[in-house]
Amino acid sequence: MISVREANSLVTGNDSLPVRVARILFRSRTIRNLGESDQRLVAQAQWSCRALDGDVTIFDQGEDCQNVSVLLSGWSLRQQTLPDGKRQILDFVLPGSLLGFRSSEFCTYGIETVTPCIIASLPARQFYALISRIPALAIRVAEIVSESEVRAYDYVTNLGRRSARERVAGFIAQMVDRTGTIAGASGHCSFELPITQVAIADALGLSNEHVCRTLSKLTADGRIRMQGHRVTVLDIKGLLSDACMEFRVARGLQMGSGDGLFVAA
Amino acid sequence: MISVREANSLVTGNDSLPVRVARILFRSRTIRNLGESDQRLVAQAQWSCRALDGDVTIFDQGEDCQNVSVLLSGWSLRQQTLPDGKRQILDFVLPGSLLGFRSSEFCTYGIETVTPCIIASLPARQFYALISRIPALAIRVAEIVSESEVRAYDYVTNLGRRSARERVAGFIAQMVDRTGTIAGASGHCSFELPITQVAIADALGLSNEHVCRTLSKLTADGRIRMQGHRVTVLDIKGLLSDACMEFRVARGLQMGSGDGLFVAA
DNA sequence: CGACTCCTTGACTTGTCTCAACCTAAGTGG
DNA sequence: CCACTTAGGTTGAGACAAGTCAAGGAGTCG
Repeated sequence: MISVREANSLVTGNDSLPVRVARILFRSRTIRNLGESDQRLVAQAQWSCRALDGDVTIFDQGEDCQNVSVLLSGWSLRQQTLPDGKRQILDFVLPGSLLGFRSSEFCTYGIETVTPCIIASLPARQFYALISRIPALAIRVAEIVSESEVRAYDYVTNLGRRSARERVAGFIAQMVDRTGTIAGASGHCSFELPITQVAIADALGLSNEHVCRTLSKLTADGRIRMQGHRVTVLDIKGLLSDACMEFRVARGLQMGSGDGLFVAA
Repeated sequence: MISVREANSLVTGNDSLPVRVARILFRSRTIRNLGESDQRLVAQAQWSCRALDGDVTIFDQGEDCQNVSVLLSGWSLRQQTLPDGKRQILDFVLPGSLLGFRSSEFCTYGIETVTPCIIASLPARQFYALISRIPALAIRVAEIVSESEVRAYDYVTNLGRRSARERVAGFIAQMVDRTGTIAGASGHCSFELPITQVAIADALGLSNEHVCRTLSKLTADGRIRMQGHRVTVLDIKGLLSDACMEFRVARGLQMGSGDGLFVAA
């Protein structure tokens, strides 16, 4: 898992697009796992780079997505919509994740941008050709998918067995981690959460009214402070305790990136 | 995705263990993607085969699992337990799935057998060495993980946005599909569901009492019949409609295996 | 035979949803 | 520049789905 902060440091600079893609896929400034001939292979691939606005559909639920893409910057989300119109957000996709890699012909979920995004894409067939010539890359793909899988399992537990307060508190704690937010001297930390409360509700399987009420309560209890889309965490321990997640920190388990707050804790 | 029925047909016979493992990983009777030298590589790996009883822990939540295993027969499950004792079943693992492949050091969920199982294992390091020498295998691993990821996303939507009746009906419909159950001339189909109602409840994020009530209602409404662990589906269309899933069949989307009921429908 | 697990049913409680009203801030267009 | 619209957020009251607690039944095992 890679945090937004770390991902940003990997895609900046003057390197060519393929090199930046390879860097972020390997989560490494040096592409240390990649030999020279492999680097040439990645560089020769016909990556196309697109800058997308926020709130744009990358591909629709049920569509046969023809491209495999790497998210270089920005936030996107995976979502499913039911016939009766209810929406469930499955995951927020942060830089370094793959979009459109799948084993079946159709994709059962759709992907939309949240903020403006930059993605690098390759036709699926070329992507397969590329990773089948670079085993280390194929393995990284499996690992990246596995990261999403693990996070999806965590969501299942959240939705199946946790109360609204636990879910909201846990969501904020996870976002602290995934964004790579670092606590200041005061122990507080703050980050941009570029989504609406409706989106939080759709991610946590709650109604937007209930999310609002729960956030108000967390604020009243001195756990967080919200100003617009800026979230300040005042009491991370209390938040983790609310989320029923202390055990993860205590046992040294990763919550997400493993380079954020929780490894240090 | 591979159904239980199909998986069974791939692991039977007199072939050596590595060949059976390769077959089931490639979902192919002929290992058509695998050249001869690659077959030799798979065969040379030190696969160890274990027969496990039902209700046995394969590895615990939080443990650093040292082996990557392939489930050859039987049912297992992934689960998480919260500090307060609540349990969530994340997925039922059916033959052909990987156990223990992951990108992080610790595994955030545990795996237990449900029925007696046969698994073939390789130390993680050797597994990595193997797939890094056989790109086609590395890609299949990524695809298998992706299958679990997609199913996990479906569970997220189930738990987040569907009612108890929708979840239970959808669960049964999915199991028809995943087991590879085929409808008889009457349109009915029946299969063994080797789990308790408590397990269904823990998988669907419900209380066992509520699962019981819901199953009773589905029975009263003529959708299903249950005798012990044998489930007979009397009205699959009604069941899919209850599950709010007709759209998948209508649009030709896979529910699971893609070789079960729903592709034919 | 008891002891156990699993299932079933009933009565009551509660967490969350739904509906509805209202507020605020940020456009938008005349 | 101001009225209007719109999207997002807030708060309250009532409804209901699902949980909890409790008790009993059915089957199985030693």
